[in-house]
Amino acid sequence: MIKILLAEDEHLIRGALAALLGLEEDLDVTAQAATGAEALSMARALRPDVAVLDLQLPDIDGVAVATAIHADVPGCHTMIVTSHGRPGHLKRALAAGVRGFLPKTVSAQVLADVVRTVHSGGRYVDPQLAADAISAGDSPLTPREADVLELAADGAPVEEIARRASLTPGTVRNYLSSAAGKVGAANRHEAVRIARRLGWI
Amino acid sequence: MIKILLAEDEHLIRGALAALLGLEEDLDVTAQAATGAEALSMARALRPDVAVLDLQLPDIDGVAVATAIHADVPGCHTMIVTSHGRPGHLKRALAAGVRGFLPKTVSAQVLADVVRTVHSGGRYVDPQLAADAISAGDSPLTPREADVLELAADGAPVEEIARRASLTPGTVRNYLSSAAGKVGAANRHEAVRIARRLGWI
DNA sequence: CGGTTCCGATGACAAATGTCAGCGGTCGCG
DNA sequence: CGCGACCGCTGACATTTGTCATCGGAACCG
Repeated sequence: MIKILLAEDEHLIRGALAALLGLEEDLDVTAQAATGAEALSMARALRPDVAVLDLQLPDIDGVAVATAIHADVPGCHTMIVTSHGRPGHLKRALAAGVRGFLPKTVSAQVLADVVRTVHSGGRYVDPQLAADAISAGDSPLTPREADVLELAADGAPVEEIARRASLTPGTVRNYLSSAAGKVGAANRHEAVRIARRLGWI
Repeated sequence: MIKILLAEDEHLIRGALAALLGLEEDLDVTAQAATGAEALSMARALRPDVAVLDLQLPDIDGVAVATAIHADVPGCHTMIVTSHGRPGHLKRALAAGVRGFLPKTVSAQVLADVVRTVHSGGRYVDPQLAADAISAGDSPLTPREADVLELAADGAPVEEIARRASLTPGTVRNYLSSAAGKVGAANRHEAVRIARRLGWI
């Protein structure tokens, strides 16, 4: 019997997934969490075999939860399920030691199979997402550029970004200009959208 | 036995919800659709009692599907389930004759109960969403302002918006300025974010 | 009919933004 | 060490933007 921890913030979806996984003979949904913190404490307490994590949880990022679980709960493998498969997220997840990465568009059968694969030490990445990740390439942004671009994400004026980043407005403009150039955008707002779509910020 | 049509683009979620609703004695998931067009043709062919529609489907908006179903399939009530409960969407849905509106954060029990409520002619709107909708108020934007703001959503420069809206750049700037003023934003990009959050565009 | 609102436009001015060149500093690497 | 990459800053310039006043036409309503 494979013990599963399921973390997903939407109650309806969580319950439905649990019911569905529970139908499998060899799977047992031992714990359900609605937040990253909850998932972490449950993992520590119950030591599941596999943690199925939503990428976007209310408090902590699913990848961060996975990292913490790997550190605290040896023997517990992790996998990520998500609605929005951005290439950058997949790379971050794999770098964090996540063993499975699936979009929510797969069938229940695939989900169950991947849980088994991951449990037995294998890996599985959705082919479509893998292709996207490869074609998207690595982020060309320097860490600071990504920072500043992220601060620009909510449409704030340069001056506010500068304050929040503790930088000169001129420097901020330079970073934004450079970032926009790298991602092929005409202005920072378009750059934000592109970088978002590729999971670079 | 209540015949249900379930429309939801994510296979995993759709399957899970179907399984979960199927567990109820008096509910029967007669049809499952992944797109709006599919949902519509299935509704016409199978005449379900209740259509449970995701708000965001790949092709058509869930509310538009509901409108079409009301026109073509008398006796079929509709309800919307969504991840992102924007106040404006709720209003649009109610105006279209949708009888139930739920976020995906509710429990399975609530979902099943609402299906029954809607089937028997009642209405149900999630209290939290209702409160948000009331506090958000109506959109202050004129139709044209909303149009132009929507075209500005992907960060395009004014000139391109003007081309796409067949307007003078000056006129576009006036609309954007006015719209930004109405929603309390410092610039159009922030305005886009605010209007998005409230479901006004 | 007059008032109001929306649409679309123009012109002008101020402010924000994008772009470029260049400077000095740190750090890692061959 | 020298080289290159990144960080942070400055100054100057062109472009884009936001803002405001103002105009005319269309539609609607009391």
